[in-house]
Amino acid sequence: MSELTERQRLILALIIREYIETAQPVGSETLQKRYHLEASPATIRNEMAVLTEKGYLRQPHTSAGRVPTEEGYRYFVRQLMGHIDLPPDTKRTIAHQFYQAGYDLDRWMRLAASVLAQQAKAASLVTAPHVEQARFKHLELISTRGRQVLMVLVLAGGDVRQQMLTLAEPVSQEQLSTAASRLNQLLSGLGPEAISALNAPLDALEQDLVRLIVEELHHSSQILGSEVYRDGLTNVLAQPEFAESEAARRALRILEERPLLEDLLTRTLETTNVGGVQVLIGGEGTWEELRECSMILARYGAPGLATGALGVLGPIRMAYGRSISTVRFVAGLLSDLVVELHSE
Amino acid sequence: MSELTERQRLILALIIREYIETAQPVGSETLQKRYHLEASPATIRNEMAVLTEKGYLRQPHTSAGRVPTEEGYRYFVRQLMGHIDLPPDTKRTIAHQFYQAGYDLDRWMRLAASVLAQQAKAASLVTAPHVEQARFKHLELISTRGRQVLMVLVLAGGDVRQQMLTLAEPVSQEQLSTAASRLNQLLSGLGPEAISALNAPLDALEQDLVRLIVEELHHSSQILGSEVYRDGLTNVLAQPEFAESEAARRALRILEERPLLEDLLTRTLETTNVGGVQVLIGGEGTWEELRECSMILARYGAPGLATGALGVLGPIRMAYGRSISTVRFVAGLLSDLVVELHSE
DNA sequence: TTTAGCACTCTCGGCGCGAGAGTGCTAATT
DNA sequence: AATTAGCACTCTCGCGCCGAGAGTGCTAAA
Repeated sequence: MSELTERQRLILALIIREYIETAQPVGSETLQKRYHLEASPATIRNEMAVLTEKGYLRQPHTSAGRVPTEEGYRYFVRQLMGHIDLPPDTKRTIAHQFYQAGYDLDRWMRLAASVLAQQAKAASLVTAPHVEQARFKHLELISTRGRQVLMVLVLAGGDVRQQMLTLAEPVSQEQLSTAASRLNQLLSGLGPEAISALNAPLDALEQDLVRLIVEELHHSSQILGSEVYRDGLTNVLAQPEFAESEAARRALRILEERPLLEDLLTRTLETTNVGGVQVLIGGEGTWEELRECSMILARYGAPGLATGALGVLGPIRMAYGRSISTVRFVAGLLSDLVVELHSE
Repeated sequence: MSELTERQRLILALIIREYIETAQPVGSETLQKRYHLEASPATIRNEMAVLTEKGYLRQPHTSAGRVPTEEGYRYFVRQLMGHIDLPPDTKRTIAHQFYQAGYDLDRWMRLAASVLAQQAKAASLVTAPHVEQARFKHLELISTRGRQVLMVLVLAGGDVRQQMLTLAEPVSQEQLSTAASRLNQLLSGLGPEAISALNAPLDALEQDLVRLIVEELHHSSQILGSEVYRDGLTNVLAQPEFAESEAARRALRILEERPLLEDLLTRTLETTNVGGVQVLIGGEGTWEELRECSMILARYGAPGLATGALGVLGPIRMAYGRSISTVRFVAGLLSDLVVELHSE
């Protein structure tokens, strides 16, 4: 398959740009007028025919304008778009918002989801960072009533897990504190495997606790073990392609159903390293559920420490340039935060 | 305005029941056939005319069947529906699911949202319980790096708040532990006011910490300070009244926009005590945004300790019976949990 | 008070039609 | 050889029309 000429590339880019904006099939005359092209409508038509031939455009019906195919969008994203960056002042505004949120992870996550949704005018999702190798940092045991004990577990990176547990028999706060401080010394900095392998004399209470801790550490290493933040769901509904609710349902189901989302994220992002951005256009033949949607996904965080995922979901006719640059930028900010939180 | 006759009440109830099921205007003949009524269609028509006169029914157009008005739904909910309870085995199934979740608040909340959404076939929301008078229970300070310190604050009731803070100058873990244990003794069981009023010699570090703690306690006393759980958003889209996306957007915006939701919850529930259920039908003239929706809201928790809100959002044509009983039942379960967590 | 009968009203789906937009092809032009 | 003007052709979309069907309100009889 021969390459496209410069003019064909230009026309393809303009059609996509126009279509993304108007959601209407683009005709040769419109294009020429709107962008003051040198060539005449007839020439443009010829080029359009070529692009249609090559599979980058299609006609909704015989006598309508052209619409990009998924292949067309892919070509656009990969070859035509170039590396778009957000305008510096937009970046500054966003960064400022984040820095105002201090070190509150929850606020960062919410803010990230909100920024993504607003900038991309799409639905967004952000998963809290999860440690790849969860490591013990600190344990606290607080007696509440009789055999009920609140266990607060701090992981390396500042992640805090709490759990209420019921002991076999009542234990005084004093005993709890002793056990906690012993385990704090013993387990400091260790991962689940190291803890399991540990060979130290433990009493029954401590053994129980160690078992729970290992469990919790394992759980924390899963990608969706932690929370998922969403925003901008109604943005999706504003898109004309989701005007009838059935299409909209299918789209939003993707974000609502945890197992589906989990599968999607793990399979898409396992080959992506931090900083990389994945663009899924129309399900790519693999994901039946998002046949009418596109997703832009990225990993953030620090490899080996903690990583998370974030992205946006919108119609295939999505403002890829702006969305991709926003996703990349926000991923960068969150990565910085993660590094910050883990460095010591 | 005179009361309705028994037959009129029956007909109104049946029309509402039928309309809730089919979403179609109900005609006199259909009604008579479907429910094997004694009276003839003509009689039923006469009764319908009366009900229309009184404002409980209306006709979409001159020659269509009848549709309940909002007033009709209100009458139904207040006077006709009676006290419906979930079937015992449904209750058992639900309760079982909850008890399997142990004492993990997050799982309870998620589960509650999921159960509400599924049972009511509507969108649901659940706010985490917030303490009305947040009381200090335990403080932990963990040094991470230089001047960065992780503060873990446990409130009465087992609520855990964490916050990263940056000190003016580096402080050793030892000093931190000392400060923490001092404050733990000093502040145990106190609320924000009591802490502020406290008159004790404190060093600079301790003063800073106390200020943060008071701030955090205040924050925790706000209704939406804690997290909001949602589920079943796509259920709303499945309803025929939200077939065009514009209506659906308006509906889902209510759940997405925090300030709006906050306003709605506080104003609706401030007069509602725990156990009570509020039914908002079509915005009740006050809430422009949910003119096309109904909400069923309830408070749960233990007054004076911690309370939260939960509810469902659906079209005005909502299965009120089932929804209300589900909301009530789930609220009861969550109340039990809160009491459990707070008793000591 | 209830009911059968009946004329009337209004929606809804299908159909035809004309306007409009856009195409592909051909032949002329550069 | 590439470009372009001209033109016939195609297809959608909105509009109005019409007949079927459902449901009503009224009247008069039971």
